[in-house]
Amino acid sequence: MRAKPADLKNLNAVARRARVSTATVSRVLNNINVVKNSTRLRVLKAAEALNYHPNLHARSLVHGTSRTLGILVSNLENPFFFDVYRALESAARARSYEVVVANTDYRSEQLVASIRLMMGWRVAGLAAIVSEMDSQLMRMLTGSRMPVVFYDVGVPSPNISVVRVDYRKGMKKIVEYLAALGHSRMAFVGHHSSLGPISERRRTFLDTVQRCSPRSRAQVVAGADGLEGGRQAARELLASGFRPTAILCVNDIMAVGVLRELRDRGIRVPEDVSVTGFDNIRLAEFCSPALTTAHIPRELIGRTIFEQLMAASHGAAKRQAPDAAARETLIDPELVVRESTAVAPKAPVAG
Amino acid sequence: MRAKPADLKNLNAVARRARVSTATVSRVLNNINVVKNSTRLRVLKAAEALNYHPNLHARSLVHGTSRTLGILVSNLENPFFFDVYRALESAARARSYEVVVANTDYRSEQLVASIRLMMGWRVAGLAAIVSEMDSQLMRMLTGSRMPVVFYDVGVPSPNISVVRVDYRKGMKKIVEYLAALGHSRMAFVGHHSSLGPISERRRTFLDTVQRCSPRSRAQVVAGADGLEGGRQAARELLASGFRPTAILCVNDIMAVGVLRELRDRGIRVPEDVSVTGFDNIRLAEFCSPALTTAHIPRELIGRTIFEQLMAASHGAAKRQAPDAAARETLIDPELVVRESTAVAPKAPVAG
DNA sequence: TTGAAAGCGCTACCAG
DNA sequence: CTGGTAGCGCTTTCAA
Repeated sequence: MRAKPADLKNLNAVARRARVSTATVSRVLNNINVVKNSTRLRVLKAAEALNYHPNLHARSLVHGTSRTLGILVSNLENPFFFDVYRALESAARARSYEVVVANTDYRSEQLVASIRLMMGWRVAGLAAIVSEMDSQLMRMLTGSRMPVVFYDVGVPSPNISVVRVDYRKGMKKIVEYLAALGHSRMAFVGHHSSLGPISERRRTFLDTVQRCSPRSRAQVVAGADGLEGGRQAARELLASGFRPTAILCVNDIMAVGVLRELRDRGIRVPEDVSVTGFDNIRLAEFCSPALTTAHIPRELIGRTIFEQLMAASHGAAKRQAPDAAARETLIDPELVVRESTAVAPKAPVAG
Repeated sequence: MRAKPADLKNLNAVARRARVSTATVSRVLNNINVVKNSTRLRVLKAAEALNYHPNLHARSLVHGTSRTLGILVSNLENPFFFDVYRALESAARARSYEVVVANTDYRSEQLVASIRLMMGWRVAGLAAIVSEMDSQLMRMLTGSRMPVVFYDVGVPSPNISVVRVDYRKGMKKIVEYLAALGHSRMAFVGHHSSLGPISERRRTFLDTVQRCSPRSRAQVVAGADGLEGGRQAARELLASGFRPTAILCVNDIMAVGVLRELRDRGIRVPEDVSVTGFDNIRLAEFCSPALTTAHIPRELIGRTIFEQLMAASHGAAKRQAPDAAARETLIDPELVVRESTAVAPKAPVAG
């Protein structure tokens, strides 16, 4: 005899107490409107009295799928990811889908493990808002025929859509803005240089600096994604001897870390050095000085991902052409100028 | 015929392809070491070839419970809650439990709905790291016999443990510290005044001010939990005409919002007014000025919650005395002095 | 309007 | 070492 950790009643118990069949109980609980009102009331009372909670596993087993969406994010602690998750969740909830989230910590094994788990849960769809990737993953996902939307990584395929932000364009706006302000020694603070989307931003930075102001000097440095990582990166940068007049960060959270280190060293922002972020998270407006950054519409991204997921499901259900839902959406970042940037200083800054 | 959104294979398909019974496939997949090696390999190859993913619902249905813990938090966006969640998750993962999180937005209907859902999933235990409560909830939970740990709210019962932070003590440390600095006009910035733990902090603030410096004036104001809420509360406070020399915030995130509004108005911190937070989240160290706050050990709380959950499960399994695991743990906050507090100014401050 | 019963995919027991 | 098979709790025909 197996130990049941919690002794929750089942349909049968309710049925017996209400003196009906399990079929009828099921009908009442699912609002199938054919049940006589007196019966329905009796069932409801019995369920209540027994503190009955339907076993969702049994339900999903019958249906072959659950009305649940799986969400994967690289770093939930970064408000950018969190905001996308929130938008996606509320869109899903509005259509009565549940969601389960998993944090991958930018680790592709973790991504794969979480996706496996969610496939095991037979989720109705998967949203991977991650920067990491795994070579076998696409094969596995394509084979599963499950609706999937990637943000930032992956390539479209019959059941896989992709939503991207045009980082190139965003980065270009920032670099051009800074170049116009007279900056000619710029540094880029990134993280996880091996990940596709991140290294793309780095490369784009280098390219754009090259094109916009060919005589500028550029330097790149990286830390972990987060406040502490930004601070570390700033330390490393300053230790390298390079004296930038502008520091461009891969995202806002790292920029706030950079700000902190600069303040510690008495380097004024933006008088001595300009700092920019990326994403335009809420904190960008609340830190001191407020960050100049590139706005990415997380709300829109979340909604878009949800819609693509729905489109894919319907496509599959209606047996449309296999690639009916396979799409690639491109989103445009917008420059937001605040207090952390200014005209480049004339003389080099003390370290 | 029902539409299967994704066509994932089942045990039977694998069994046929490997020319064995489903029982054997099951044994291989579960590492029951009685299977001949050649057979095992054949099964593994078949599973791989078919892109097989076991249906976890079926598995849980058989077991009657899933190796999953449910976590409920009031506001995942607040790093305090997030950190507790992370600690809990990593403790759980280390013992190979999965976790599912749900955000309640401080709304008790949402709390109840999420708990219902998780009970439906037959989670192995529930951790409610929330400030809101529902009168019927305790009854429902007690009746379920499921291991539950509450943080901050609820009362212990056979299957329910509670972990609390001694806010009274923490608040006392802050107020005494400020009183010693000569502050005699203090304000408290809270949120959701109707919630137990929050109103407790408010009341404690009032009491402590009363006792520590009876001639001090005190005022209370509230906003939403978050950066924006803190800023709003500060606006409201200043609009009220009250001119505090110290503003005590219910948590760090709101304190950062307060800092922002003060800076906008040219009110210097800590020269003109001192500001304190609570929780000691990472950001407290990275904002400007860095926050004086009360440290709450989230890591410890997360681990403690997990251990209580495990204790409760074992208690139930071993049929120990019903209340063997029912415990109340009290945790002590520590004052952390940084840059946002100083001696009270002599003259009132301009609004 | 209701009941009986056939599974959903998997595990675990009992035989062999 | 392996196979047959009885459920786990629920939904959904098919009959009544």
